Order: sequence, then C-alpha cells, then structure tokens
Amino acid sequence: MTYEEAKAKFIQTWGTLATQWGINRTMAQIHALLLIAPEPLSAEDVMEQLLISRGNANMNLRDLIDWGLIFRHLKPGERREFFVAEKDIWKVARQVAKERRRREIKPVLEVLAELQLADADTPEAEEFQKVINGIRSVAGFADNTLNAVIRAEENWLMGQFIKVFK
Amino acid sequence: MTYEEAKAKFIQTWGTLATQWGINRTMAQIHALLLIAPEPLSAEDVMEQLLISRGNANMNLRDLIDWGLIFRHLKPGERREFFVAEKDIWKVARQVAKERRRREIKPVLEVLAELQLADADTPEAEEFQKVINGIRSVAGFADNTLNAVIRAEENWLMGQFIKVFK
DNA sequence: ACTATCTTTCAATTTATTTTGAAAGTTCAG
DNA sequence: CTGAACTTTCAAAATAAATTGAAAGATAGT
Repeated sequence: MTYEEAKAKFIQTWGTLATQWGINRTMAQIHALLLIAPEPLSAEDVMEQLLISRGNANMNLRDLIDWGLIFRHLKPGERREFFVAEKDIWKVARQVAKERRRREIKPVLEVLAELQLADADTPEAEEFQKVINGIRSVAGFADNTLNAVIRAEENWLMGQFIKVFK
Repeated sequence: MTYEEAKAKFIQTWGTLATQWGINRTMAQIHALLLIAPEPLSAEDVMEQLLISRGNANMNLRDLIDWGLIFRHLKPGERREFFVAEKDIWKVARQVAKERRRREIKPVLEVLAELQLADADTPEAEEFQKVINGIRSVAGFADNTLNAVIRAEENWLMGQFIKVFK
C-alpha cells in the first residue's frame, strides 16, 4: 500500500467511524488530515485536500478547536492562520474523555438527581426508582473511569491499568 | 415531582442523550419505557405510549433485541408478543460494551493493521506511521477497558476499580 | 382451507443534519 | 482611511436519517 492510498483510507475510515459516534464526518476527516500532516495546514489546504467549502472548513475547524483537538498556529510573516492537531494520541483521548464527561455525563447525573421521587408507593414508581438508582451507579462508574483516563498523566498508571485487566 | 412527570422526563432525556451517541431517539425511548415498566409491554403499548407508528415500533424493538437489551416475552394464552428490558443496569452496560467492542473497536483495529506502510521513507509517511501506532495503542486500551467491563461479573471487581480511581 | 390476529417489510414522506457559497466582518499594511 | 487578504456568518440547498402506513407475510384456531 502506498502512502497516498493509506492516507486516503485513513481519512475515510476515521470519518465513517466518527458518524457512529455522533460526530460529523467532515470534522473527523479534518482531524485525521491534520493528525497525519507533518506541517501546519491552512484552511485553504484543508478545503483543497478534502474538497469541501470554505464555510464548512471554517465551522469544523472551529469545532475542533472547541474540543481542544487542534490549535491555531501562526507563521511569522504570514497573514493567514494555520492549524495543527495535538499529536500525542493519549492527550487526544484524554481531551475527548474530558469533553464527553463535561458535555454528557454531568448533565445526566444532574437530571437523574432531579428524578428522585418523593415517594415510590406504586409498583410503577418503585420500579422507576430502582432503574434510576441503577443508572446513577453506572453513570458514576463511567464518570470515574473517564476521570481515571483524564488524570492518567503518568505512563505508569496507564501501564498498571492495562496490565491489571489484560 | 409526580411519577408521571418523572417518567416523561426520563424517557425524553434518555432519547436526547442517545442521539449524541449515534443511537436513534426512538430506540432509546423504547428502551427507557421498557426499563421502567414493571410488566412486559406489547408493541401496541409502546406505540400508544410513545405515539409512534407500528413500523417504527417494530423496527426499533427488533434493533433492541439485536443489541441484547430487551427480550421477547410470551404470555400463556396470549397471541401477541410482549417485551421486557434487561433490568440489571450493570448487565445493560456490559451488553453495550460488548456490542460496541464488536461493532466498532474490532473493525478499527483491523483497518489500522492494514495501514502499516511497507516503508516510512518520507516525512509524511513517517508522521503517518507514528499516528497510526499511537491510535493502535489507544484503541488497544479501549479494547482492554471494555473487556474489563464485560468480564466484571463479580461486584468486587467493580468495587475495587471504583475505589482505586475515586 | 379460511379467517382473524399479529408481525414484518418497504417505498414514500417527513424531519434533521450537513454543506455550500455569497455576503459581511475583521485585521493589518501603507 | 482604504484596500487587500483572510475569516466568519448564515440562509438556502443538498444530503442523510428516521418515520409512516398500507400491504404483504406469518401463525394459530376452527
């Protein structure tokens, strides 16, 4: 497989995968492109390589910056902006874990807390309460796990973790 | 908050959350409805409570069965089918972990294995190879983690785990 | 075999999301 | 201040995904 083929396949695969995770295809493809780019790319470069419009490129680059997955990069003497991806994949994973925790787990835990019923006096209410409590514990677990990933800044911790469950 | 309000909010929240995870709203809502139902429900019940069509109900019930999250339930003397959700939330989490591992992580690992370049002789190819290797290790980690969740059939393991990272 | 009851399928429709591209906005050098 | 170079916005268009409902397919009782 040549480099060009591999690159195309990687970008395409990353994009497809992303849609399964509720992330849009273009955003994932831009991320893939920047991940494997040895040099910072301009918005123009991204547009050309992925054949997308300026607006689309801009919007998704902004979203990627919001997610903390890429950064603006200024070249001396150049007017326009360039973009680089965070290349340390463990950092990327941590960043994603952090964002998902903030955007998804926390709101769920809040809603669940609200859903405590004053009294579970019918079979329906009782069942309901059980389920809510169950979900709270699972969500709590997920929260802890993401936290573990986020805090695992030393390699040994990750190593330990993998070793224990391998 | 009354039971009815809490129930409505729960179903609604679960549905919204699901879309962020690439799961369709209706499927999640049916799951929520069955989770908190003390008795098995028929397709008709589901249609009525969620105000959805027969076709939609049927398709999503089938998908939920494929995911191993709900089961068909036959009542003696009744012609039609009823459905019950797996009520043990830890089992649900395990089941989801299992399916996502099978449907998402494994294919990724396969593609990544393919993407090993024969020779990384240009800066681009070298960068590419680094990224691929990084992703492989992260995907491997995710695979191990899901495995851990899947295999954690005893409570103590879960307890240990939570304790370590709390 | 016929009918009543229930389930599944699928083409057409509706709804939601993504993408475009032109216009407006910004920034900086001269 | 003005114009060139670049970025951002956003309404309209395109695309993708979910939903409907009627028709076809099962199945069991008589």
